[in-house]
Amino acid sequence: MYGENHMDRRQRKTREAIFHAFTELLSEKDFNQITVGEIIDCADIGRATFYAHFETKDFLLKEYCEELFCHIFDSENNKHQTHRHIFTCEGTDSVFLHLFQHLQKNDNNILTLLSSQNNELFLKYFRTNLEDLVECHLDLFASQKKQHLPEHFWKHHIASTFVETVRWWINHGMKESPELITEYFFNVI
Amino acid sequence: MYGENHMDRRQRKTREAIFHAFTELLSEKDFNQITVGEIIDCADIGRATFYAHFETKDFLLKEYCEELFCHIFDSENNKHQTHRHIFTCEGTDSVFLHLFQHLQKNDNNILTLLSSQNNELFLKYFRTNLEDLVECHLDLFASQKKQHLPEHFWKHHIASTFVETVRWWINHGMKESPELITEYFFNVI
DNA sequence: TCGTTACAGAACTAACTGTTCAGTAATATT
DNA sequence: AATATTACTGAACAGTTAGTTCTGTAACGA
Repeated sequence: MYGENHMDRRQRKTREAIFHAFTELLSEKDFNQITVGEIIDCADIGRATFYAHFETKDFLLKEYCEELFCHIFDSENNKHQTHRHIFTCEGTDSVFLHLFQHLQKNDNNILTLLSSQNNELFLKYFRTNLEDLVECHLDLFASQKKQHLPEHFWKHHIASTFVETVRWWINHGMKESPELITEYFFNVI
Repeated sequence: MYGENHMDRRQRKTREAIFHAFTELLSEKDFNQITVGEIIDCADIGRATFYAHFETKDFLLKEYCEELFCHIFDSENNKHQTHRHIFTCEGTDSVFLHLFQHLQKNDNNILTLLSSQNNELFLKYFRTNLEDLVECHLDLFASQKKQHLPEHFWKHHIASTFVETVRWWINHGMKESPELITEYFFNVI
């Protein structure tokens, strides 16, 4: 999307400082309760600088989500076979197990955003990306699919169930192993 | 909960004016974009009056939700047998069909709150009330329930699936009949 | 009729958002 | 190495909103 690679080093540093501060604040409180002033203080940058990077706080969240899910779901990563990402459309039936394992590690602070309060926009991105993933693995669920169910409804249901399974998992302390959660997930599908 | 019956008539009128204005504004825009000033103008009351009734805008939403779901789910209504509410725990297996029918009529502006954007707190209330309802009808799903699934996970899954089914329904124009949606719902459970 | 309670409406503080601008430092270009 | 460009600082600024306070007035209950 936005090639933050061919950016001025200063820009990159500022952008990362903002993202880092934002992540930190999101782990403490709800998005709506975070002020631009706090982000600025936490990132230690000037006010005008923030607004040079992001039009508003909402745009920050938007780009934040885009970058996050780009890392996790984007099949572009397939180009380098050695670094091929585990969540791309390659058709192993443990894709979801891998997702649960990945989530447990909280590599990208996704848990923070998924738990408790947050966050409509984030959830929307998560769901959308999941629906794309499901699209690639529709064959996995073909056997379970009942008669007369619209394809889109089915897709939406699987993605929703995944999201809600993760939310249940988080809100109960993530005591279960990824394997067990995967079993739960496939049990209710 | 709050007996708005033994209230001063003035208080009742003001409270209803606020709720009415709030409903109207929620149908136009997202909760976060509604200002107290707008509510005051729309309800045609004084600023101080609003704050005499609700501590903040968030408390307004909270009480709004409580009142709404009290109407829909509260089994207290059972007292008067003639006016017994259709959504109480009486164990007919079309409870969910009735819910879908009720929703289609949008009696309580629930659709507004469920669609698109809105509204974490509202969804939380909706889900919680649904889980209680499911609790009363666990027998309905006993046959579908797979081995080794924690009760709470199962309940959460059914409630989530219901919410997401409704959301899918709304976001696709509610073209399907309540009967068909009920069929979809039971198909994926 | 009288004491109580709620409302109107205006004025006020405090906080936040988003903009502007002049000065300065880092970067790219030649 | 000199120069032009670009980004950041920091402060000042206007506009909006939240929530409070107060005085006078009208509606209510007994």
